[in-house]
Amino acid sequence: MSKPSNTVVTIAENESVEEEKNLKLILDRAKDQSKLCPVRDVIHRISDKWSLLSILALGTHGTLRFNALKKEIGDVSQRMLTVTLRNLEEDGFVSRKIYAEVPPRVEYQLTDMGQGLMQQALQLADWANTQLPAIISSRKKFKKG
Amino acid sequence: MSKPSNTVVTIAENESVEEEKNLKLILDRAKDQSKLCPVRDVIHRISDKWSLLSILALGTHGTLRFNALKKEIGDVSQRMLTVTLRNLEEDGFVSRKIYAEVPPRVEYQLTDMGQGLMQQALQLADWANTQLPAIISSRKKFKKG
DNA sequence: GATTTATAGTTACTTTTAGTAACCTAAATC
DNA sequence: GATTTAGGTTACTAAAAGTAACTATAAATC
Repeated sequence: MSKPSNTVVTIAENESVEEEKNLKLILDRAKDQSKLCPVRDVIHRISDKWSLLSILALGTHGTLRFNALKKEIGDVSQRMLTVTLRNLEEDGFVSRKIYAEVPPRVEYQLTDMGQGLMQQALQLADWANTQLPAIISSRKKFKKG
Repeated sequence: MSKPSNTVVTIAENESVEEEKNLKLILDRAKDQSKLCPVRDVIHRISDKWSLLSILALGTHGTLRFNALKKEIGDVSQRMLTVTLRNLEEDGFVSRKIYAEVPPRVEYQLTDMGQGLMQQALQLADWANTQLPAIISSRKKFKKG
C-alpha cells in the first residue's frame, strides 16, 4: 500500500486517496455490524476491570453507599468506580438512589436484571475459585518452559 | 518521588521522604493482598477485550489456526490476538501446537480447563442474549432522562 | 533464478482507556 | 473559622489496545 514518496503527484494518486476513503467507510461499516452481535455487545460492556467486581460486591452486600462500595472493592479509584457505576446504571443492572442531604448520600443497589447478572458472575467466580490452583501451576510452568 | 531541586535538603525533609517510602510499601502490600483474592485474579485476567470471545470461538469451532481464529473474531488485531492467546496459554485455557512447516502452521485448541471456562462463558452469553432487549431499552431511557 | 505467496508472528509507533491527584459543594462539628 | 464528610468532577499521567510495517522461509509461479 505504501507509495514511493518522490514521485510526481498525478490525478491517479488523487483517485487512490478517494479509494482509500471508500475502503475506510466499508471497514467502519463492517466494524459496526460486528458490534451489533449481542454477545459481543454485552461481553464488551461488562468485561472491563470493575463491572463484575462491583456487581458481586453489591450482590453480596445488598445496598451500599458509594464509599462503602469503594472500600469493599479496595483498589478501585474513585473516578473508575463512578464511571463503572454509571455504565451499569445505564444498562439497567444497578439503581442509584440520591438523597438530598449534606453531606450527600447515594445508595447503590442491584436491579432485578443486575441480580441475574450477579448469578452469572457468581457461577464464574465459583468456577474461578475451584480452578485457581491449576491456573497458578500452569502459569509457573509457562514461565519455566 | 521528585524533590524540589533548589531547596536545601534538611533532616526533616529526609524523614518525610522515609515516611513516604514506608507508606508506599504498606499500600503496595495492601494491593498485593487484594490481588491474592482468587475471584479478582481470574476475573481480571479474562475480563479483557478478547479473551472470552477467543474462548467462545475456539469452543464452537474446535481446533483453529491463528488466521482462522482471527477471521472468526473479525475485528481483533494480529498483535492483540497474539497477546490474548499467550495469556490464555499461560493460564492453561488454550493449547498451542506448532508444526515445523513453511509457511508456519500453529493450531489452537481449548484445554479441558478451557472447555470449563467456555461453559461459563456460554452461560453468560446465553443470558446476555435474553437480556439484550431490556439492556438496550434501559440505555435509551438513560440517554433521555 | 528472480518474484510472488503464504503464515504467524515481532517491533515501533499512535490512539484510546484507566488511574492519580487535586479540587468542589455545603451543612455539621470542634 | 478551620476541619470533616460524601460523592463527585477536572486535568493530568500511565498503561493498554490498536495500526502499520517488517521478519523468516520454502514452495509455487513467471
